Amino acid sequence: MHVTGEALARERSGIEMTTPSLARDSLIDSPSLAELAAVKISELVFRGEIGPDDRVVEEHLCSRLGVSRAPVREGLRILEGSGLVVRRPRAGVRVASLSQNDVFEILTFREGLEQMAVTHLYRFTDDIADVDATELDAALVRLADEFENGDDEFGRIQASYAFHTELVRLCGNSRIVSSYRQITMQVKLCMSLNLRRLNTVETPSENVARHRDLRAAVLSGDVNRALDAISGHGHDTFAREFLDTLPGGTERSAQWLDARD
Amino acid sequence: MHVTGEALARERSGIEMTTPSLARDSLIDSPSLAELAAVKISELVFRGEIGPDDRVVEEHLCSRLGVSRAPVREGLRILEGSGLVVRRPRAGVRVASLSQNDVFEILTFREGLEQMAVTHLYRFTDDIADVDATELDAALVRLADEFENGDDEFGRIQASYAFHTELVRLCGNSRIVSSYRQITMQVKLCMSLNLRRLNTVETPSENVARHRDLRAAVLSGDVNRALDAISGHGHDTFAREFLDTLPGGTERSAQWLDARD
DNA sequence: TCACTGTCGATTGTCTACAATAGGCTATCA
DNA sequence: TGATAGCCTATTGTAGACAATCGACAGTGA
Repeated sequence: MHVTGEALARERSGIEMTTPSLARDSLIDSPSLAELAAVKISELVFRGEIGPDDRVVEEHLCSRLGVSRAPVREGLRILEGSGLVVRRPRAGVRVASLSQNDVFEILTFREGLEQMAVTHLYRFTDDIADVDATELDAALVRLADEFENGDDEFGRIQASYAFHTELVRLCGNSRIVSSYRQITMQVKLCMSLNLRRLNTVETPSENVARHRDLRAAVLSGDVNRALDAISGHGHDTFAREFLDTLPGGTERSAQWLDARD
Repeated sequence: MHVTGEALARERSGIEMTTPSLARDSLIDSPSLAELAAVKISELVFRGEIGPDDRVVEEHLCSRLGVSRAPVREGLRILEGSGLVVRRPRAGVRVASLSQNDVFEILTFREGLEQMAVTHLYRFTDDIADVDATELDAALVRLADEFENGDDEFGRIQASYAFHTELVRLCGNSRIVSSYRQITMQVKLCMSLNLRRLNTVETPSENVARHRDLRAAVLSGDVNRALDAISGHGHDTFAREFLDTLPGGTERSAQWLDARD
């Protein structure tokens, strides 16, 4: 290890990755600083410390994370791949901007991916009862715990997305899962604008119940019930008023908004 | 510009990007060496000069491309994002390996994305006749030209994928398009194993006709006809014998293979 | 007042150098 | 002969330095 790179490097020993899937294969592959930087930067975004369309200056991140520019740049490349940040050659990196149309794209794509996952699950599974839902149930338990006992808004969001990721993972197609994980980054970006509003929409126990219902529907054996549950699931999460505050609506996004009144 | 970095740098003036979409917004934003490196490396893979599971050594690429390691590393990060290469920390980068199950995942995901795009197109379009198919038709013309006049196998593949990308772009959701472009990289990787076999499966004019039919079905106004056309489209492209040569079949992939006999 | 042009600081792009690691090879021992 | 430990080399990870570029600002002219 080098003399510098302390801040992040110190964490390498006992990390809890925000993306738990990374370490799933090999027992010990501590990530490179670049990957750690990517996680840290994404957390800055999700926590709202850096907002949509904000300029991200590499050196600022360096001093903040305690590493040199090389890993920071690579970390930004990683985040670029999932669309969390956008780079314009020689003009730097910005957090992705979120117009109303962007949110529309993100949420509909996410819904589409979940439905695709369920479709594949049913298409390639003889008997739904054989599906191993261990991880999904574990995620549901963690989610319930987080919502009922914890009070960290950020932790709740993470638990919620962990559950949805496990849901998608049921389909067994790792490419679908990767793609879902990427778009999830962007969903979290949307949420970062909307953290406080979450609690006003529904109570914690309502939220847990909603996820429990989703699990039941997906594993019910009835594809259409599963698909409907997915398309219904997201509707309350984003209050209409929030979306209306965003600029950059298009004909399509307006139409989509109207449809859910 | 630096003294070194000649090889790639020289190209920056008159580039034809393999991914034409990149330069779509700003008139002149010449890509960085990292992005050029990513394109070049991916071409090495698609042309079969580097095959699945091959180790990719950064310095070898440096001497080959005439740049230093920094842009090469960033280029590899970009490719990593689309799953073309896989990195194990401190153990280097490899081209993604292709088991039978991988090909199964890739092709079903691709099919799913195309269907999702069409579903969205129909869901958010009042009258299909209003859809602007200019780019799609242009891609079809280029495809026909490539197949009827050209004889560069690589060029044909590119034209074919350009057409499919335009097809997906009709849905108007840039996130879906990005995701599709990523998985296309992996489809091309599959094709790189199979370049010669393509011509044995169908004649050039058959291929063009098949794409023309696909266009017609997608714009027919009948969603189900469009979806069926998509799921039927890929079937002949990969001959069963090829897939059987691959190791790493799973129950699912076998079932999937059997279904298309 | 407005448009244009040149300059300057901040920032990105790239290169080189060095430290740390992985994986193969040899020597040693049983 | 076979397994194991230890070195050695090739390669990756990271840092730091420099060149090129962008964007803001002030100055110039109309």
